[in-house]
Amino acid sequence: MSGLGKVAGDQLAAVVERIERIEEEIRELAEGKKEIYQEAKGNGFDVKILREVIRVRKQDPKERDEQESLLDVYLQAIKGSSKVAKAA
Amino acid sequence: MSGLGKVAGDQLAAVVERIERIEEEIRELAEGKKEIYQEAKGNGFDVKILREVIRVRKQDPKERDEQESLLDVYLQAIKGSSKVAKAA
Amino acid sequence: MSGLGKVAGDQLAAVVERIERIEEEIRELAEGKKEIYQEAKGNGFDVKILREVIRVRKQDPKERDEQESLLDVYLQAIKGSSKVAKAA
Amino acid sequence: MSGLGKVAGDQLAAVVERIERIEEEIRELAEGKKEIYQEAKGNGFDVKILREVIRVRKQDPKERDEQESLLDVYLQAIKGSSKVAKAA
DNA sequence: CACTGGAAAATGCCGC
DNA sequence: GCGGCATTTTCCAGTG
Repeated sequence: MSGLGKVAGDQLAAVVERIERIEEEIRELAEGKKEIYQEAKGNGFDVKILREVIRVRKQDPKERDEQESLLDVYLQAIKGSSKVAKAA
Repeated sequence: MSGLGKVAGDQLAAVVERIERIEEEIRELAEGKKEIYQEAKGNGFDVKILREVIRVRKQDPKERDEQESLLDVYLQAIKGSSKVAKAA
Repeated sequence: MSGLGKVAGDQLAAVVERIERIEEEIRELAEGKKEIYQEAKGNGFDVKILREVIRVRKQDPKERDEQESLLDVYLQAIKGSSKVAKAA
Repeated sequence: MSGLGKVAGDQLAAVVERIERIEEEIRELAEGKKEIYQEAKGNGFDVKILREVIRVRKQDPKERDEQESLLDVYLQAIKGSSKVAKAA
């Protein structure tokens, strides 16, 4: 070992260890999540839609509505562009 | 019949619940991780570099195995192509 | 240089080069795309929704409707689960 | 007035068009890339390893800069923490 | 408060 | 046709 103070080195090692430990736990949970999806798939559910269900439930309904509305506005705007001016 | 049957519906609800539970746990762990970084920062460590340390350590094992000199990889890539190469 | 036949080696080099060239071009185009999004943002458009517009237009309407329907079915099924049996 | 005005609508349409155009080009290039791999495969190269070659070459420059020995990184990570370390 | 960079999710592709 | 792998895309937190 060359230039680290012992205390600082120990501190660094501890920090790194704690973080890697947590990341490992996260990895395991993510693994479990994947398994649940696979299991659901095996039971006939559509995984893609299932993910969307989770996503939708995550954002509150209000926000959700706003986004959908804006999406509609955009889609409409494109349809109407350079065709009809369409009474605003 | 429209929609899912009662049983399937319950099954679906269970799946969703389990996934959301896991995601909550992951969120908590991620939160903990952030705190560790902040704490380390408070102790004078450079968070950015700290992240780099973690990242490098993560890649380290992989690379050692897969990069045992670029030449080896090339040699492998060529294996079996000597005959064909002439045909080119 | 040690063990590659000249011809095979040249062939390999050519392949690698061509691929890297293409990947470079892709990178540049992706870069351009990002810029367009930024420009749009500067003009007051909501980038997130804009991305969704692109996504929606990519999938044909029929498929799109099916997915939305299924999503509704799932969401309904969860709402109803372990509450009312609801005439199937 | 509901929705976007005509001008904004046209602007939006233009943006969408440009993006879709670029994505199309990217698709074509990606297609070409795939073909090169297939062609190489036909010439006796192992595609999987070929991909690895590309990947390794991509990471190579990065690593050389960022991993000029883990020790350097650690040393940097510690910079300025010697005082604090005592306090721990 | 925009920007960059990094984590997480989603999609697509390949081999079995 | 499915599962795993790799790539791409999306999202979010930190930083200036």
